[in-house]
Amino acid sequence: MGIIENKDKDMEKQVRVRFAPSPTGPLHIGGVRTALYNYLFAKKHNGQFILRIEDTDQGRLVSGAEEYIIETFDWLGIKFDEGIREGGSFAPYRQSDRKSIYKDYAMQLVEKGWAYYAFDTPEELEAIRKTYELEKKNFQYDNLTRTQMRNSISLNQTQVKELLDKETPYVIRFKFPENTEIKLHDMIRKEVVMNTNILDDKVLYKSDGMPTYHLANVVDDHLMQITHVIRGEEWLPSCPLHVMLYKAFGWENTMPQFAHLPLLLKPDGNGKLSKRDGDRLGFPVFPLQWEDPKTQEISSGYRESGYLPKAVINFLALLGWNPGGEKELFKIEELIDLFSMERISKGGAKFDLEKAKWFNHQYIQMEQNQTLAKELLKVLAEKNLNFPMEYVEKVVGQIKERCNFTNDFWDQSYFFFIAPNNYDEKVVKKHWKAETPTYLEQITQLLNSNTYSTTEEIDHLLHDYIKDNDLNMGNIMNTLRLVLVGKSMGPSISEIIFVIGKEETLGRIGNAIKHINI
RNA sequence: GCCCCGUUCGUCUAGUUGGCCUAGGACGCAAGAUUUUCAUUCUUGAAAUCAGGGGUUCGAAUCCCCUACGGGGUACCA
Repeated sequence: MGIIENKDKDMEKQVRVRFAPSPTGPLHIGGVRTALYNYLFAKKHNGQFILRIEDTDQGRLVSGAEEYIIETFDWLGIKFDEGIREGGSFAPYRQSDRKSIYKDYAMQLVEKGWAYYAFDTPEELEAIRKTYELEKKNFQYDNLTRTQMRNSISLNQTQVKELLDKETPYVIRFKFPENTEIKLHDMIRKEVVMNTNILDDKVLYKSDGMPTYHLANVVDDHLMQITHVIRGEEWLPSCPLHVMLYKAFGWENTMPQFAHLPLLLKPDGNGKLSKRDGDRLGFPVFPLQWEDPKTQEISSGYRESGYLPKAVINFLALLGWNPGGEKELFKIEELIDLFSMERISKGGAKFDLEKAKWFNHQYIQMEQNQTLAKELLKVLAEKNLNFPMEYVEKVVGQIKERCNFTNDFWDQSYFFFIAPNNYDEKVVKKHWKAETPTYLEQITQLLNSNTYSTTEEIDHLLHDYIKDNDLNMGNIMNTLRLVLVGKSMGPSISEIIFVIGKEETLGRIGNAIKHINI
């Protein structure tokens, strides 16, 4: 029994990692995390972070998916050093544009005896799988079965040549050696051993002239001088094949290090986080909103839901990795500085909406009012409301502490922009008394006959009025709030009065007296 | 079925060389305080016999074995 393993290599060479999504739909948030870890690792080691598009399955391409990927990282502020847009010395970075290079590599393997032609049609394979299933067995195209199939191992040279000459469709399969232990060193899981007997002869090169992921990925990683392959755990079972491929090509000495990340799981129940979970449980599974080009079905996105990119990055970074210690809020520079593969957890992590909310809340508090105001300005524009930046900034400063998302801004601040058009009945019932209009008129006079230039002055004015007339503080203040806001919410009354101005305040008081009847 | 990878409060996790762990933090939850409202904030609290069972050891969440459970893979998909 032979033993093949990937050895530890020195970390001296320039670190180059790649994020290699397949443009088959919107990028999943788990994919974003994979990209983030790649990015953090690359930057930590002053290396390069590369975007490579793996579009070898032409049948599953979804239009707009590639643009979606680019837009996602633009939004997050994560930059690629090389990629389909950035270019680079290893271009092209889209596998369909590299189509011509793969066949030679596949042929190399055939010539060296590491791979073979297989002429079995998909229908034939399906039929044989069904037969096996009837006997409750699992068909595997491997060293035991390949001699019974139609391929360049079972057929003689003349037959093969004939089939090839007739342009019979074929695939190229990897020829796994018999009963060989493949040891692979994973940076997160340490040693993983698999025997080739349970591995099947994977297709490397498809009948449509495209390579499969396995071939393309290894060839490109080699050609692009990738030093570390950081990807999801779903790739772990096929990693032995990749290791064998490096060996077969004679690239063992430059084989990258592997790191397989734990998966992101559903918050409830089990299984990995899927597209459906998001809308079912009320949180986005995608970074950006996505409209399916075929079904027009819309899936919500973090951006559209009012998450801040920095918060998403921080939250995602900690979902499966932890620097130790008790700090939880990290700037991207700190994440880069602290990041280490050894501190990535092995078990899958469940997505926690509440924690995500908390992170976003924290980031909203830390963010500049001017930046946040831009978000609110967008909403105002949609409603045809024109307010100067300085005003909106002031408003945001007042309400941001009660917002988890930028999408909460309007609901928490509308009364700074428009007068209430209805009054919460419960509040009316509780606080509006027969004598209320009288008090409100007195307050009108109070504000009219005084000048003020700070919130505190308004505070004093109101408090003194209440004290001097021996009135109930709660009642007066809540009534005033009802009049100005329409319901029981918002920042302090004096603050609202100060920001909207005397004229508007008096107008709203007058309005309420006119419209609220008991 | 077979193969691989996992398993510390409800959730994310600290715990990395076995003793400072009567297992720490955060989110969430509960109670209280602050407050003119809604929030925020603050304080306190409940919450994991470290999946279970065997070992090894003076001593194990930490090492070994078994079992259970969870996840992933098993395509001419990535």
